[in-house]
Amino acid sequence: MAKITPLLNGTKKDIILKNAAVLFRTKGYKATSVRELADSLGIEAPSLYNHIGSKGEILQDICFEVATDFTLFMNEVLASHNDAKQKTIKLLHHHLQKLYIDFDKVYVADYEWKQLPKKQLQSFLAIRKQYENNFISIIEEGTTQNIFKNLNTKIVVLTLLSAVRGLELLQNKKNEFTLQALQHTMTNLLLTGIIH
Amino acid sequence: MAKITPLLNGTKKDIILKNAAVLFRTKGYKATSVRELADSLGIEAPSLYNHIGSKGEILQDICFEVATDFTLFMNEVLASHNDAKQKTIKLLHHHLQKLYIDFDKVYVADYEWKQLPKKQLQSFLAIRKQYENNFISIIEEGTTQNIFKNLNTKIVVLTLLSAVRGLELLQNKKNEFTLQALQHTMTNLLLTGIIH
DNA sequence: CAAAAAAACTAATAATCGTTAGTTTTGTAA
DNA sequence: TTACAAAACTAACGATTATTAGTTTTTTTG
Repeated sequence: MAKITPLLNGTKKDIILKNAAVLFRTKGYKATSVRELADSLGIEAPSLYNHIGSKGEILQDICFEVATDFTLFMNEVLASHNDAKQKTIKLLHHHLQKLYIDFDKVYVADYEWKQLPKKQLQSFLAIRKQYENNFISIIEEGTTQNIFKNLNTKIVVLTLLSAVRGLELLQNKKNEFTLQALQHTMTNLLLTGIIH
Repeated sequence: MAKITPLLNGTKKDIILKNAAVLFRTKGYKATSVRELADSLGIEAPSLYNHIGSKGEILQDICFEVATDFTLFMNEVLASHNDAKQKTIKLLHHHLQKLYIDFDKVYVADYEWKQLPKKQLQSFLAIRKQYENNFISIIEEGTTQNIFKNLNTKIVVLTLLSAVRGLELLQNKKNEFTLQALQHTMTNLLLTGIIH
């Protein structure tokens, strides 16, 4: 019946990934059937396979698209001439920006990666680990330079990441908070705490 | 063949819930089959139904056990005569303690509740919402009394909860950090930040 | 030890899953 | 307008799912 009509500047696969991200986030990857995804696109399930190789490939595309973006940004930050505090702020802001703009995909990459096909799972986790290690090195740098308190750096990084990753707040309250308000409040909180 | 042998002070259902929590956390609820769960218990799948009503009931039990615990503790805190800062610390410590002691169940309650049967999903979310609102009122109290900075309280609470909920760190590093170290570092970070 | 209850088993169910094969329709370019 | 390619369709596949029915074994109780 209907046909997939790409948005401006978007290929057909982009729409599929977008719709899939919404479903995978709200229902979970395993709980989302290929038929449901096809429904959301206005086509029958088998028609999807003119555009994709498998259901797993969709998840793979989403996860690695997000991971690549974060890795690229991390490399930019590492190469910059900012101090540890500025680097940390940049990273936190980037996290929130991506989450704000592309909530579904980022959320899926953060919480549905477990369902990746085995082979890609390893490689995804390696990228993620690398990102965390880079973040840790930045915090260590800041600690050495006495910019940051002398806290356990691993716990610090995983707390920061935990805070910006799990923001389910963005599900339905996006119109309640601007990105700037979110960035300001959260960075303020994580860098200097909530106590006066 | 084998039979479910309860641990000391544990009913058979307790073991089922415990094993289910491990599987649900590592693989996800939907990706965990009843056969797998039965396997982990050393019995056949249909035998499980001598102890449970359905697969969904297991998830329900886990989620509401956790939710009830958190609600009870919240009520204790609300009834106490501590100031907003002390209340906040108590809540954060409790979150980390529960996560540390019962990681699988708490994680499942935090991230697999989407898969709850429709009816219970509503009621679970209501409990969760109530918890968040209580937390918000505590932060507001602290802000009014000028103990806390004047930040957006909703963002603050959801950042705090996000930070303590998403601690995937506890998956494999539990032997690396004591509960006390975790509580100390994270409370310090969230209350007073990472900057010197 | 015998009876009753609890909990295991085997076999089988309908439903749903992702996916393939083969065909028809639609869109595009010569 | 005709030919080719892209993308839709219907029908069906084997695999897996949670669950039930009915039976046998194990444990508990009197």
